[in-house]
Amino acid sequence: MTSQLQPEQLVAPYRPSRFMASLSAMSEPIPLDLAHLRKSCAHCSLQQLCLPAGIDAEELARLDQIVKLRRPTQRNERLFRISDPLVSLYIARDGAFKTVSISEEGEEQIVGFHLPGELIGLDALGHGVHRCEAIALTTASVCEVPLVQLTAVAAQLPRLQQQLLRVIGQGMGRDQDHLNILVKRQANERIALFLHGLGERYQLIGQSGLQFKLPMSREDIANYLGLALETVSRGFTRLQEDGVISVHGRLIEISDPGQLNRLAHVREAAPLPLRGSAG
Amino acid sequence: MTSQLQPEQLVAPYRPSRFMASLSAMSEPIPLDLAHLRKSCAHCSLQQLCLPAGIDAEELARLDQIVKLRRPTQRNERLFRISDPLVSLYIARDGAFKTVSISEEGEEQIVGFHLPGELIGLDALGHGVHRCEAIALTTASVCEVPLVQLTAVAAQLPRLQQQLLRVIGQGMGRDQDHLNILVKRQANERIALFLHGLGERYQLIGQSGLQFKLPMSREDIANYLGLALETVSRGFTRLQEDGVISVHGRLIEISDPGQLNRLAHVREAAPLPLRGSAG
DNA sequence: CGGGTGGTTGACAACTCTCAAGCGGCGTGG
DNA sequence: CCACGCCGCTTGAGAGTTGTCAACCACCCG
Repeated sequence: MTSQLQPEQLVAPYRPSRFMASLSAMSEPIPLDLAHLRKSCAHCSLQQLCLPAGIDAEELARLDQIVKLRRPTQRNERLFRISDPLVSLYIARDGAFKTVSISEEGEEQIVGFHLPGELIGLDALGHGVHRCEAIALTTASVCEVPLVQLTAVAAQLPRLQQQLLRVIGQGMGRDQDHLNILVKRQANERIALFLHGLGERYQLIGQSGLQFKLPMSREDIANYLGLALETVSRGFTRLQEDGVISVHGRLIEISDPGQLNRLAHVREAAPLPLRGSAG
Repeated sequence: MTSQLQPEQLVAPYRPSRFMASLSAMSEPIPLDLAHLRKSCAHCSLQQLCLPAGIDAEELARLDQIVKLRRPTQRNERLFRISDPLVSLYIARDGAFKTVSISEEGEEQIVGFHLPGELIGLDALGHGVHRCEAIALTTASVCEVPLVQLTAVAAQLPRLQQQLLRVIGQGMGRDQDHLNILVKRQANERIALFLHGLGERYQLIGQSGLQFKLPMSREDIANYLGLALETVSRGFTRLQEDGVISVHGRLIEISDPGQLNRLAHVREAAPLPLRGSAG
């Protein structure tokens, strides 16, 4: 439908030459029986967060048929590049991804981080062409859902269509949250909000929301938050000095969730077990 | 060289099907008045930018049946409020709207401005409840599209479904552009980008992109751009001093589009001497 | 003519960026 | 097994931009 655009690589001044070698080594299709067995959405731990949420067994089977499980991706591998035509949506299963847009001057801007269960690829809905790159932050695995088939099935399954819109809407909601982080908030607030939000998302996928390992570098965080990486580093240090969190490299432990929430200006109905939060 | 990648180009690589004005022959009750006659998407000047883009006459008729034309809204009137259930999507016909989210502390954050032809209400897709208020910046009129009926019709009309996703995607694209404005750009760049983008959008709806009246206050712009209103004011003044634009209250004339473009896209290498405006 | 709203301008303080140096872990290679 | 070097991260000092506070101006309306 869309006229074929040349996926010319708008290569940014990004120089992971050492990784390129390892990436180019893996392009051969491998028939993985194991992967096929595990592919079913019915057995996926993310079922309740992912597209399948809210649809019944029969519908699930229909969806299963079009979901491909891609082989695990290496760190820094890309699901798609800028100006690639929109073919599939992806859903992270393991690991984490970032989506990055690149400005005319070649500067990267991280648009979002994607934890398991979160949809990737919506950026191309508008024009049928990706405006972002999706890059694996860790070794990861994803489900691939060809869009044509997805919309076709969705047209026949109202609940799936509804769910699709819902997942899209949630993605937009996250974008809006991102926006609210960036506007009119100072560095420390942004960092607190970031950690808070990340903790919430980890909790949603069944991991600890109080103790987790950041899949992204300080530089990525800084980019995402619109700060200098030094400011992020200082922010972490400050939060640690104040006893709010405990930092060991990328390991984060939230020692005082209540205080973190307060710093983030988040008020909520205490979804986390808040133990004796001082003052 | 990479000039095909304009940040926000609504003109999609889809073939725009020509619409025959044979719709008047369709069996329609014709119960009401002039407004009802004008309601038809087939006669709307925004046809190519709005939901109807890319669908044929017959499909258009189906869409027409579910589109309600709401009475003109007054300035500051709201289409919906926060936590209102999602009932309809809206499309601005005349005038302009802003969507505003409100933080726990009661601070407003303007999420987007909506010119004619642009969809309003997508914020509620995620949870079925609006997370924004849509407020008219001027007297305005909107088309209202009940979501239930829209999705029902879309399920039967693949092209409408596709178009719906496309419009949603374009909305997300605008959000992303907004985000890119806010991150890592200084005040003057944000302002230049803002004016540039606004001009582009005005041009798209058939108005002058070089001379237009801002529908929103300085305060709104500042809020949207994450700046203090004084900074916006100073930025306008500065742009005027530099001969890039001409400001008369809310009337904006872009005197030097090339320079504005440069300021909006290029962080440095601007031939403008950056010095204090004392003088 | 006066009040009100919205916009402009000025001065100062605070925050964050930039530049720069130093630290620490981890993998490679001897 | 240890040394080295690289990379990611931390820390420090100075400069610049922007927010804040405050006053003033311009326009609209009655």
